[in-house]
Amino acid sequence: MTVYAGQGDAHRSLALLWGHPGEPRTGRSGPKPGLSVDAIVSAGIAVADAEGMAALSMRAVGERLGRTAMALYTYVPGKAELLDLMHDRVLAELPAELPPGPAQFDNWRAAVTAWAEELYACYLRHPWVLQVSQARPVLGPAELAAMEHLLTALQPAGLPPGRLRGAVAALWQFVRGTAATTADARGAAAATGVTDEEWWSTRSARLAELAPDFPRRFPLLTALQSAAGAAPGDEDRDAFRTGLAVLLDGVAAGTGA
Amino acid sequence: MTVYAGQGDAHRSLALLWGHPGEPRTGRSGPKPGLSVDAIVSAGIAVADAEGMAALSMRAVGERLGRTAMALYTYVPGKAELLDLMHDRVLAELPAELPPGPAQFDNWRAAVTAWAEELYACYLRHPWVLQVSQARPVLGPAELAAMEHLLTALQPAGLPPGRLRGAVAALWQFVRGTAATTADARGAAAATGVTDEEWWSTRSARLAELAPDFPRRFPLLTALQSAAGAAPGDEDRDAFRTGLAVLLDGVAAGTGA
DNA sequence: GAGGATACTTTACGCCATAAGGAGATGTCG
DNA sequence: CGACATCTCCTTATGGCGTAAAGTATCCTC
Repeated sequence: MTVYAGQGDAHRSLALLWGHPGEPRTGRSGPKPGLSVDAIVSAGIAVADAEGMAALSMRAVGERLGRTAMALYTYVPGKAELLDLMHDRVLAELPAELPPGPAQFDNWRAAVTAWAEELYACYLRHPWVLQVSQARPVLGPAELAAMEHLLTALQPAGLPPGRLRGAVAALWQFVRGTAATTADARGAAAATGVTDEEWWSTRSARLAELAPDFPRRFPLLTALQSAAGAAPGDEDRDAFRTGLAVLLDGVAAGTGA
Repeated sequence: MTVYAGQGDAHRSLALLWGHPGEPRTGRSGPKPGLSVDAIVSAGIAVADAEGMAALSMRAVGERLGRTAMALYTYVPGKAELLDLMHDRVLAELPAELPPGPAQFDNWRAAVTAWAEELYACYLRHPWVLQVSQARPVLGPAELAAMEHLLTALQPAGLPPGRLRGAVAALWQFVRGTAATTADARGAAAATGVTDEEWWSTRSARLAELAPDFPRRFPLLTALQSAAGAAPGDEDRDAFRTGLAVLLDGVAAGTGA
C-alpha cells in the first residue's frame, strides 16, 4: 500500500499544531467534550503503530475511542490534518536536550551522531511516518525543535550559513531515507515471516533469475553487493553509520579544521 | 494529499519490470490485445503529471485509453504494481551515459554533480513520484541503472566498499529529499496562485503569529532563516547545491586526497 | 465449424472521506 | 424556572475508490 498524503490546508494544520493547549473554554454551552485533539492523535498513532498506515481510517480511530468516525470532525478538520498532528507528535519523542556533559564543544561529531541515531530510532519505532509523503513539511513544534536541536549540535562546527543549511538538509534527508529502507525490509520480512536477510537474498535471487545479464549490465553494483555480502551482520545499521560518517566528514571539511 | 504506496506483491512487480518486452506470443488465441503494459504505464504517467497523484485512479487511466478500469487488469495485477512501473519509467528518463569527454577521471565531482542535477530535475518534472512512498525500493532496471551510473561516476574517487555504499545512500536520499521540499513549495504555490517566495513568507508569517515566542524557542533556526533572507533568488537550488557540496566534501575526505 | 482461450465490459461489494441534518446534553439569560 | 443557543455526537447519504465475479464478443487452432 502506498499513501498519498493529502494537500490538506496547511493553515489549519498549523493552527492545531501550535494551538495553545488550554484554550480557556469560558462561557461555552453544550455538552462537555468527551474527546480531545490529543486523545485522537494518540489513538491515531496507536492504530498506525499496530495495524499500519493502510489500516488508518477515520472509522478505525473513532472506533478505538468508542465513537463514530464523524465524531472526530468536531476536533480535527480532516484526515490530512490528523496525519500532520500524528507526525509531529511522533517527533516529540525525541529528547529535548543534547546529552549532558561538557562534551559538546569541539565534540560536535558525537552530538550530531547522537541526534541522528535518535531520529533514526524514532522513525523505526513508527515506520508509518516514513510513508507520509515528505513532500509537505509540517513545521510543527516538535519538528522545528528537532531542527533546532540539530543546529545546536552543529553549532561548534562553526559553519557559514549556506553550508549549514545544506548540511541540515542533507543530514535530515539521509536519516529519513535510510530509515525508510530499513523499515521496508523489516516490514516485508515481518509480513512474510522471514528474516531480514532471507528476504534480501530472496529478492536478489529473483532479480538474478529475471535479469540473467545482471552482472554485465551492472558490474559495479554487483561488485558492491558481493563486497557487502562478505561483511554480515546488521547491514542496515552499518550503511547508516558509514553514510553518516561520510556526511560528517563533509561537514568537517567546511569548518576549515 | 499523502500517498501510502501499496505493499503490493513485489515479486509480480519485479517480473513486469524486467519482463522481456517482446514476449513471443505464439499460438495464442483470442482477440488481439488492444493495449499494452507500456501504453498503460504511459497513460498513468500522463494522468499523474497532469492531474496529480490524487487523481490517479484505475478508472482515470482506463478512460484515457478509451477503456474501463477493469480492462487494465488484463495487463497489470493492480494499482500498486502500476505505480512501481510508472516509477521506474520515470527514472528511465535519466541519461544512460555519463557526459562525454575525458573529464571523468579525476573529475568525479563534476560527474556526480551532473548525475545529481539530472535526478533532481527528473523528480521535479514528475513530482508525484516523490509522493510514492520510498519505503519500498522498486529495483527496476532504470533505478538500478541510475545507481550504476552513480557508482561509475564515483569510481575514480576510489572509495572502499563500505564508504561507497554509505555515499550512494546519502547522495540518493539527499537528492530525493531536497527535490521533495522544492516540489512541495512549488505545488502549494501553484495551487494557491502565488509565487514560491510569497508562499514561504506567508507560511513564516503565520508561524510567527501562532508562536510569538518563536525567536526565543528557536534562536538558531531564526538566525539561519534571516541569514537566508539576505540572499534572495532561487533558494531551493542554492540549498541543493550547497548540500551537495557538503556531501561531496565528505566523499572526498574518504579518498585520502 | 466447433471449442477454447483471450480482451474487455458490466455489475457489484465493501471500503473510504466527509457533507448534511438531527438528537440530546449543557450552558446562559430572561 | 423556562426558552433558547450552543455544542457534541449520531445517523444517513453521496460519490469516490480498488477490484472480485461473471458475462460477452472476438479470434486462433483444430
